[in-house]
Amino acid sequence: MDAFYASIEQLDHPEYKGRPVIVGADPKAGKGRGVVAACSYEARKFGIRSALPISRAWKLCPQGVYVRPRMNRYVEVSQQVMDVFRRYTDLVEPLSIDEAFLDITGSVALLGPADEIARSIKKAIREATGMTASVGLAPNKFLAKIASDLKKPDGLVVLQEADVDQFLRDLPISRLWGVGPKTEARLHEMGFRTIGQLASASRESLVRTLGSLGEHLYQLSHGKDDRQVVPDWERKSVGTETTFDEDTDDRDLLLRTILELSDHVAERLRKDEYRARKVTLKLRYSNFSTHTKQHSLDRLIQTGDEIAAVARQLFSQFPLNRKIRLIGVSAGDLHRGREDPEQLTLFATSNPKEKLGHAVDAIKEKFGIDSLRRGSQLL
DNA sequence: TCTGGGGTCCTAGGACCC
DNA sequence: TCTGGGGTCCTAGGACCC
Repeated sequence: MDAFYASIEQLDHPEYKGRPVIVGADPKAGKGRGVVAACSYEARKFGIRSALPISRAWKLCPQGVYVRPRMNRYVEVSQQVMDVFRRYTDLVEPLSIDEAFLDITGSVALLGPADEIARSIKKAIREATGMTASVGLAPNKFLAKIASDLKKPDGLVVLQEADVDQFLRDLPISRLWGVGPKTEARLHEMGFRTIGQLASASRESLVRTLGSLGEHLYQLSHGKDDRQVVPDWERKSVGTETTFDEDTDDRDLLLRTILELSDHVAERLRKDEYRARKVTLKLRYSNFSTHTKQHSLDRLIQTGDEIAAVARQLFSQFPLNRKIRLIGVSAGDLHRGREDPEQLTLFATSNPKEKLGHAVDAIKEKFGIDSLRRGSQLL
């Protein structure tokens, strides 16, 4: 989808159409913390981009429309789009909230040539949501992804097998999946700036210097990618984190925040019937150095109290000699209730705190998320 | 200039077991 | 007095993606 969050805001607020819309943190007149989550094409003319600090965005375009993300709404539209995709093939692999891979190999016999299917999908998305999408049609995932990015917005790029080498030759190596700022710098030092240049390197030399990443990049630079489109995969972790408005070393505030975050993680675990065996606590100090500590348990947990107990224990092992900018709690090594034989005994013992958790969820569902709150959150 | 929040995957060292 | 090789699990950090 094109400028997904910003497009939804323009759709829901017609008065925003044609204006620079910036979705992200509160700019607070240039003092805000956080970054741009998404921005409209009008905003991009001012040099605004995703992940730009919101304070920079404010300097570049103070007259812009600044809005907080409304994730619930974006998820709703995302569902509509994914539903459209599933009318064309069962093999839909969501890559993020606003993009997916579709394997339409088997759809051609039923629905006609691939490029006609692509056009039909774009039209169906526009009818279902009122928004535009960009499509890349290619022999594999990597090429389709690059092709889809090439002519945004409202683009359709069809890449035939025979044209792959020419298509890739002059693209910068940063287009390769797995090449971020660090790897790009290393590759530049090695003398590679374009995908074509990388493709002329020997496989052995790339593997020697970059390990398994080298093998991966060797394949991609030759347009090869045999990864399948996988419609359902198992989630590995659930986490949440928050950056404070001001760095803090207030232990009470930090401990209260740990409990809040733990409750939030627990709520999301319960929603999908997950239990976790690992808890990770993350701290970012005022100098932006980031550290994690994790603990694996010999049992599965699900409630906010259980998660918070482990997180507090981990917190006590951190030095508090600097102020803290960010704190995060995450649950990992997830097990889905029914699939795990151990769960039978857990259900049988029916942990009263788990029951309490479900009751809290039900009350919040019925009366709103602010209807029930821990006493410590009232401070 | 100041750097969010949600994730995945990879690497490397150490403990531990046989 | 000096200690192999194979394997698993755990932890911490880092790169990357959207």
